[in-house]
Amino acid sequence: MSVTIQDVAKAAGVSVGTVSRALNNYADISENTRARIIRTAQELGYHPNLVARSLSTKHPRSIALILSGFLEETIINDFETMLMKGCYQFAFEHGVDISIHVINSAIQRRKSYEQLCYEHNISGAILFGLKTTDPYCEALADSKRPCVTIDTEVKGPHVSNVTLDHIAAFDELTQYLISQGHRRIVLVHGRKEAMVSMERLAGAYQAMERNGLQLTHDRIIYTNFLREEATQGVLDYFKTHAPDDVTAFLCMSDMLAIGVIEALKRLGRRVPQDYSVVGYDGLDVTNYTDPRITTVDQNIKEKGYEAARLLLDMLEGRRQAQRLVLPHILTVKDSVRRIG
Amino acid sequence: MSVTIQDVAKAAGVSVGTVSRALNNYADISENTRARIIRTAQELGYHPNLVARSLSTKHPRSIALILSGFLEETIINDFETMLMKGCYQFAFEHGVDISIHVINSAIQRRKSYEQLCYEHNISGAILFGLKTTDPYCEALADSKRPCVTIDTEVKGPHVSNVTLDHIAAFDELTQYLISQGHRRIVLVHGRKEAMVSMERLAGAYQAMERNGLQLTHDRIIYTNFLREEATQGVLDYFKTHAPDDVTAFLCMSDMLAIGVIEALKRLGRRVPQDYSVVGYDGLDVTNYTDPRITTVDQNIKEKGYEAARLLLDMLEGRRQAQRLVLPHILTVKDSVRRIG
DNA sequence: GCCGGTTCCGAAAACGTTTTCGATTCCGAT
DNA sequence: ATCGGAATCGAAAACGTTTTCGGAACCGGC
Repeated sequence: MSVTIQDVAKAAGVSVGTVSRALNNYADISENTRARIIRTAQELGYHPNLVARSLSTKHPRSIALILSGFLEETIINDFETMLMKGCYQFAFEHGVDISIHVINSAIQRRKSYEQLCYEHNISGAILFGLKTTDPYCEALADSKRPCVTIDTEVKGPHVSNVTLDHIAAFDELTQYLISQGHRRIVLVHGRKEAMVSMERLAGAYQAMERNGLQLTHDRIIYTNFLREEATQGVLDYFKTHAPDDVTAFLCMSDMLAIGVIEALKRLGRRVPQDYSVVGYDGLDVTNYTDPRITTVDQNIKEKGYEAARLLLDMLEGRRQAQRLVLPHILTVKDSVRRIG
Repeated sequence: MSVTIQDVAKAAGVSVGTVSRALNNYADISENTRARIIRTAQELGYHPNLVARSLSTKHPRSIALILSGFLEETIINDFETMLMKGCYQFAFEHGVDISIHVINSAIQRRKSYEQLCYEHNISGAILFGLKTTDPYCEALADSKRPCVTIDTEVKGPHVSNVTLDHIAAFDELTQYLISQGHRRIVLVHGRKEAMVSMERLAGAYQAMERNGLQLTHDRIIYTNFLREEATQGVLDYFKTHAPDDVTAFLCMSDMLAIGVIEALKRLGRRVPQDYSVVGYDGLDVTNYTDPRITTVDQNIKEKGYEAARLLLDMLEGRRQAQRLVLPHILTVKDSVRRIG
């Protein structure tokens, strides 16, 4: 069907091994034959079968992007896509090939991490969407295979983390609200058990405390990161609280901010004239809402790029496992009004 | 490292071939040994190495999702993600494994379609984002490998298309505007050369003509599907046209509609009170804009699901190559006002 | 002309499967 | 008892690479 390495070998009058070494830049080939082999390979339109290579080689440059929870409905699409873009960007620039694998918690229980890697000849992986309770977290720590987790804290001799300082970022976001004169702040909280929620909560506490404010329990609206819950939560909130009980809503995600704005609109209030709202994530959609939402950009595309770079460096022994903290970006838009 | 088929064979006291046949439901195995082999395989935690299988087998159940233009900035993320979700949904339900490959026009020129498939042992592919001028279009038509294109019309003995009737859909969208009393309609056009644009244009013409209206050239704003161009286009339009020259904007994509609304807001006009706007695609973001945008839902997730189903059916000989037209859904929201 | 050391390349093993082919066993029928 | 054929399984080729090992050829130096 297609042209294999033996076709090239035959055409060039050498053995398959020689062709392989010539094309893979081995040293023990005379420049003469190397050039000839490269030429005939080009003439025949030869490209190596990556599957066969993957099966054979001991040092494959093939890395995997493993997405957990991708199929769940609550998941924001933009994250995965941006991540993919970042990874592929790096992959294109450096000639590595990336495979994508979609899993969930159930699959993790059925098939071990090592098995998954073994099945697909994965030499190193980037993992996204892992919950701290997921089976793979332990597996990563024990594995000899280098890997990079994104936004999930896992420790192990061969596991790196790419993340950003969510505590500092949420602190900064909170501080921004305060600096704009807001004192009565309601926190719209994500899933209680989620690590990402807890970090952001810590950041909020930190900033409030520093400014002599306190975050009382009745000023927190709990959600599961679902937009509708934020809407309902705000509607409920005003049933038991006076309108001027709050001036700003501090949301743990952009989607929650959208939900909050929706509720405020239903109540006939305007943003940011009557209430200020901030989000977190930096989704594209925050540019298209009315008003555009002030948020913290997680810079997820760069996370993907840096994760891929870090993983390749680990695979090729240039870098140790490490925790890589990327900068976040407070993006001021139109959903906050200066008051007081 | 991991447990291979020979480990199972040794443990069960049979040959590797027997293990393979036992696990793959071949007939010529006594139920006795089959049960024993399955049991030991389970005990050892054996999972087949899919790479090796892919290299060896003649009838692989592995299909690929090939995304072209994924890295380009103008691309809407939601499309690819939704498509992936649909494909994976089907894959999970039917135990096939999907690999994702990201390409662009440049890669298409450098590496042939057959080569790409050969490299990754792809037995059948779903292709998205293909332009009619792309090299792969011809390649698909000539290939013996079954494939499914999404929204790109390609004819060939083994190529199916999954699409929706864009002409009818845009006709319906236009008709809806007209039925709401709109007579003076401006069309916000996508990339002129793109097939998708031409189909939508045809639908608009068709509906206008049926209602005794005409779509004059000066009533068309051309863009490259970029939001900013739509904004600028509308701003420019009103420099040379009176405000009441138009009552509705008919946009070829949701992003263009967002751009139009942005322009109208800048001009101090309200939607839908002063002008009506409709989009096309059914992106999630149309639910979060203000107002929510009336649009045609392309139902892209189902496209992915159906494409995967169709491809597997073709691979296993249950269905011929065909053109599959999925239903579209006119989703009426808040961006159109009834007038007249 | 012989020898030690490079330089270059071919032969073949290895990766883990699937699948063909043929060999063995077993059984009932002749 | 012999045979035909079915049932069951083992041996080995095949998939297309990479990589190890060793052998040939060549070289300069003695």
